[in-house]
Amino acid sequence: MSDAIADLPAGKREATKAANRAAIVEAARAVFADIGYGAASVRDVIRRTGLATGTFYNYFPDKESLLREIFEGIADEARARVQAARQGATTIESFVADGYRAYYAFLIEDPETFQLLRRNAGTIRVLYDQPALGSGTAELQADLDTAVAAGLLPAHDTELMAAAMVGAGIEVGVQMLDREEYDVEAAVQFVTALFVAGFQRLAT
Amino acid sequence: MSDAIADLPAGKREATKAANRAAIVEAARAVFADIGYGAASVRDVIRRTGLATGTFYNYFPDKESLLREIFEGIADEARARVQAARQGATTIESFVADGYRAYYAFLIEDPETFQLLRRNAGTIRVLYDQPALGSGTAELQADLDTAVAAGLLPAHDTELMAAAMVGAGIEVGVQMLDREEYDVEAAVQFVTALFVAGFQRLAT
DNA sequence: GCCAAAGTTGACGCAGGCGTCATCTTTCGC
DNA sequence: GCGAAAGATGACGCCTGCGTCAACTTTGGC
Repeated sequence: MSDAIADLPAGKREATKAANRAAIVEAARAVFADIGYGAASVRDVIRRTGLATGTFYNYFPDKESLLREIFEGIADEARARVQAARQGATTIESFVADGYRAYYAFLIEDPETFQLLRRNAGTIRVLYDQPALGSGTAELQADLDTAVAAGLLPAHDTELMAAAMVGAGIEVGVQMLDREEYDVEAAVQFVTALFVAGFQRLAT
Repeated sequence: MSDAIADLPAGKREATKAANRAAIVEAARAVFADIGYGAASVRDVIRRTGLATGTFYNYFPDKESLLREIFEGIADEARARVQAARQGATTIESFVADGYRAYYAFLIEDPETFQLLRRNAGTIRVLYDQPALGSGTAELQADLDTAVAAGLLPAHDTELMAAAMVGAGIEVGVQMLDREEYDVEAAVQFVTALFVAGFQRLAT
C-alpha cells in the first residue's frame, strides 16, 4: 500500500522489513502505555499489528528487548532536545527554563510517549537500575555540574538537584497534560521560578 | 506455631483467619514490590505463603482488590502522619519541613513500602485515576489551600505546587534511600530550602 | 467425646501465552 | 520468466495461570 516510508534505494525486501519492525514498535508503545509492560504479552502486541506470531520473533528475541529499544529511542531523542536547548544558556533562568521548555514541548508533541513513560517508570527503573527515568537524571546532573563549574549555578548537591528537577518536572508535566489547554509557558514559568529561587537559597 | 499475633479474646478460628489474611497481604507486598503488580500472578502470591490456591479466594476476590487494600492501608497511614506533622506549623518553613520529615521518616521505617509504591506508581495511578501516588497529591493540595487561606503561603496555583512537591519529594527520597547512610535531615533541609524560596518567589 | 459448621486443600477443566518449525509466499538476481 | 533465498505464517506442544468445588481437617458448642 502506497510508498509508505521512503524512496531511498529501498528494495521491496528492505522496505517491508522496516515497515514490519516499525509496526511492531508502534503497537508495543500503544500496548505498554495502555496496560503496562508487566501485564502485556507478546501476543497482545503482534495481534495489534495483524502480523503472525512467528514474525515477531524474526525481529525481537523477546518482550524485554522491545521495551529497551523503545525506551532507548525516547531517551535519546529527549536527551538530545533538552541538551540542545540548554546549550546556549548564560543565566540560571535560561538554563532551567530552556531545558524545561524543550521537555514539555516534547511531551505535548507526543502524549503517548509520555503516558508510556509514566505508566512504566517503575519497570524502566528496574530495567536500567541506575539511570532512572524521564530524559535521564544522570544527564541532567552532568549538565548541572557543568553549569556549576561555569559559575552559572551555586555549588550544591547536584544529585539531589537533578532528582528534584526531574521529579517536579514530571509531576508538573502530568498536571499540564491533565488540563484542558496545554500551557507550556505557564508550566515552564512555574518550575523555573521554583528552581531558580530555590537554587539561590541553597547557596546560602 | 507460637502465639503469633495476639492474646485478644481471639478464638482460634478468628486468629487463624487474621493470620492468613495478614500472610497474604505481606506476601503480596513483597511480590508486587519485587516483580511489579502487572507481572505478578495470584499464584506467585499464595505460593509465597504456603497456603493453598483455594484459600486465597476465601479472602480476596482477585488480584486487584489485594492491591487496593494494600495501597489504601499505606495511603491512610502516610496521610495521617504527614497531616499530623503539619498540624502545628506556623511558618512556611515548618509547614514544608515537618511534612517532608514525617514522610521521609516513614520511608526509612519501611523501605519495602516505598519500593512497592515506586515500582507500581503507574499502575496505582491508573487504578485510582484521579488521586495519583505518594501520600496523595490531592490531600497535599488541600493542606496548601488551607495554608494559603491562613496567610501562611502566598496564593498561587496550589495544584502545581502540590504536584511539584510530591514529584520532587519522591525523587529526592529515592536518592536518599540509594545512599549509604539515610540522612533524613539533609533531604528535608534540601527540599525545604527549595520550596520555601520557590514559593516566595512565585508570589512576586 | 461427638457432631455440625467453618475453613482449608489441591486436583480439575479451561484459557491463553510461550517459542518453534515445517510449509507456503514473495522477492530478486539473472 | 525461473529458481533459489529470504521471510511470513500459524498450528503445535508445552507450560502456567485462572477460579471452582468436592473432599478433607479443624474448631467450638454442648
